[in-house]
Amino acid sequence: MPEQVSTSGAANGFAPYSLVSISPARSRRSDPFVAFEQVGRVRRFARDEEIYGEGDPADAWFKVISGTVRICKFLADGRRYIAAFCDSGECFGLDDVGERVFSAEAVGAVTVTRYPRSATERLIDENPLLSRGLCEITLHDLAHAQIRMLRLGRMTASERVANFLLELSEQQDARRIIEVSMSRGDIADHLGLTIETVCRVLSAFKRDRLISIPGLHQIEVLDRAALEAVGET
Amino acid sequence: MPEQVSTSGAANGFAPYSLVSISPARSRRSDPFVAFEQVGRVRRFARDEEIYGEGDPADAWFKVISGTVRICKFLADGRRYIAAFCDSGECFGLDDVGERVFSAEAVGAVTVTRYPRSATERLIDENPLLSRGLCEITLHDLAHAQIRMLRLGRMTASERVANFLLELSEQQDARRIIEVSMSRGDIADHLGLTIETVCRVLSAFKRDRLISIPGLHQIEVLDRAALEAVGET
DNA sequence: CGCCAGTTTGACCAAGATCAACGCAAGTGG
DNA sequence: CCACTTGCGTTGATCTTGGTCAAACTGGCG
Repeated sequence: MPEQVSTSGAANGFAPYSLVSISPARSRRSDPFVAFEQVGRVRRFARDEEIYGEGDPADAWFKVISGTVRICKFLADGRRYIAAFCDSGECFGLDDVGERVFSAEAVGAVTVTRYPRSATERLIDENPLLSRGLCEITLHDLAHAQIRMLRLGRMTASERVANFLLELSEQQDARRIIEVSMSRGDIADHLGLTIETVCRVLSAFKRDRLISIPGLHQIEVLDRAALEAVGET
Repeated sequence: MPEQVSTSGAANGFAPYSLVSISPARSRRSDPFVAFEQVGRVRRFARDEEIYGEGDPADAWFKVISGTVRICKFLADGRRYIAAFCDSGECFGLDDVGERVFSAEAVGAVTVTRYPRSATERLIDENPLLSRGLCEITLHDLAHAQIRMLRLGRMTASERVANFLLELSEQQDARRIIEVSMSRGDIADHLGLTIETVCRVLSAFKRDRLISIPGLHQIEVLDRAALEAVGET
């Protein structure tokens, strides 16, 4: 997604969110947010390690420095849903107050910065502009969540996968070759499908020359128009 | 007795006014949100009337006074997804930047207050506290969107319907008889099901004595524990 | 009373899930 | 250095849930 970061008013109704230019996902920023860096501490996690779990106290938020984090929730019988993948530059854990509703896990090796809630609130009290920035992040998350609900609620398997690939592609600056850091199982649990269906759809896209799969974790977009025809909202 | 439960988030608008007491009786002088009331204008809409449409400029946000609003999006072939229902007390239309991504329609006759963006921005500049309150509301909304994604992505038809009924019930103060203002078709498009499936599930619940259906738009919860066993996350 | 939109029910169908092999590349240890 | 394991990923056969199509029912409302 291009930097559609509304500089002036968030037409959304609130200027506040637009004062800080944070592109939703992978944002490099240099604004008032640097204030937070003073209170952040770097943490590293190994593949599949839990960063926080459901029920933990929500006493901090995080920004991904490198790697990918998955935000997920388990049902009692083991079914898993992955609400989001956070790549470097993205923030997570800002939601939920009190205790965690979802958990956060490292997809591969991950480095994050951890910002304690108490220090964050102190900074915000000193500089209300920061609150607007955090708000903007949340708004973008909400916008993404809405598109994902549409995807889950009303799209077929092929449409979901195509739409997901396009989302990944945009996040990665529309490069031809998409880096897919997560496993097929992760993708399935994010799209509300099974591993097998994700595989079959990818194979079908490959057969139809929409994509090629040079490596297990790379996907090359061969025919973007066709992919959009399938997966565009 | 806090009559304003409004826990459900419109995935789209900032539905819940959790931080704000809207009810006149309890509205506190210190509540910064009352500032908005000065700039709001009341609008009425008839059943199925469009409040705003996809692509419209997002130059205002709304609060529902009475009735129910649905926030929805259409795919090219007519499939519809309803991201949220907003009941009285809830807000919507805050989330779009620039132009509307979803549209808002009146489920039945609806009265709303419309708050222009420009005036809202001015108020926030004068009182940064407003921004912080809105941030919390947004977070609350995001939390609801995440639960809905889980519902769409990993729950069966029965689980979705049960979970939805429980959500409605909580919104309405856990009264035994739930007022269901929207049609079966609206419910289906919200839960990612068909009208027929929604009907069948409701009939099954009725047959199994989990609920009774005294009127087309009322559902009585007969066995809450059983309903929770089916639909609780 | 009869129409009409919304709802309910039934019979059948298909998208995607489940179950089961099989492939394949990256370790691991003898 | 090569068998053996292990963890993903892919593919195929079959089954199930929920969708589709069709018809009957219901409750408002003129």
